[in-house]
Amino acid sequence: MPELPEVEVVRRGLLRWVAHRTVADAEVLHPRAVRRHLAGPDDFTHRLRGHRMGTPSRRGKYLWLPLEDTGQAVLAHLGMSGQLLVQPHSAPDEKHLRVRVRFTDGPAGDTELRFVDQRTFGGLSLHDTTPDGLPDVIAHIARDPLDPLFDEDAFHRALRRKRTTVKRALLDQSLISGVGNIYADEALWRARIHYERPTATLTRPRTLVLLGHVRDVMNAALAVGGTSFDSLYVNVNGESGYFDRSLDAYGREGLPCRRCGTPIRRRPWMNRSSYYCPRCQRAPRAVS
DNA sequence: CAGAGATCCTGCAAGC
DNA sequence: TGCTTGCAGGATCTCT
Repeated sequence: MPELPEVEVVRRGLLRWVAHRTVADAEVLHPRAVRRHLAGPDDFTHRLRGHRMGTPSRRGKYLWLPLEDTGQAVLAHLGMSGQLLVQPHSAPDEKHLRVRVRFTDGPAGDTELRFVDQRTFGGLSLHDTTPDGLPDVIAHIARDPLDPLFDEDAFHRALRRKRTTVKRALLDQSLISGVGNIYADEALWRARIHYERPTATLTRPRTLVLLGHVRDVMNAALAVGGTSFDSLYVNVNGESGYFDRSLDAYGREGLPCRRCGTPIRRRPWMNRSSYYCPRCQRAPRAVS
């Protein structure tokens, strides 16, 4: 499940293999993959044709490739199971191939870009960019914690203002972007904070410590090329990450906490799961 | 208006 | 064996 580190690995792959190449042709094999491009698949492919890709950028889990001389950018979100693969033309189509982009030239002239997505939560679309280069439809996405301009004070003030719980806040992309279910559980475990702690109870030092752990766990994942829990995720060249081997909480139900040995618990939460150590991460009040 | 919950989608695994 | 059910979950929509 791609979160910020995985998306960043993909961005670096695009920088190496796709940036500065000119689109010869694009092909949409499943309309749902471009559903956020409201003008439809034909408009999507038509607008790509003949334009050169610029340098890829990322905010949180979104990444985009500027289309030179158009004022627009190709926006990508991998959703749950999306992959951007650079493949030789000769490679057989993947089972869940949704979009193919061919190029006229470039450093890897015998390759094409493929968007592959089993569960079709992800997709590609074209959008106007704001003066700072951001696609207009993601203006509401907050900066991510690896962004040098991320505002820690503003984040903490927002937490104090909210009447919600800390994990919900970590997953709220308008407060802090790039954090998904896996790294939220990992950062909370490292910070010894229960996922249902009300955000209004966090002191400023506690918020800063939590942010530090969010960054640490993301940087650790980045260092090994992203994580892959269910093998659906691979990076832009098809390599899996290895970070899943060093997860401390997520997916470890019943296994001993690496700090205190208490079995890790899994609790249903927002149609998904939260993993935590019941001893290290004490519940606030009546929550079990 | 903020916050909580439902929903989309597919493949795999578990259980009967 | 073959069916049903549950689970994975980011972003968006709907409801309270």
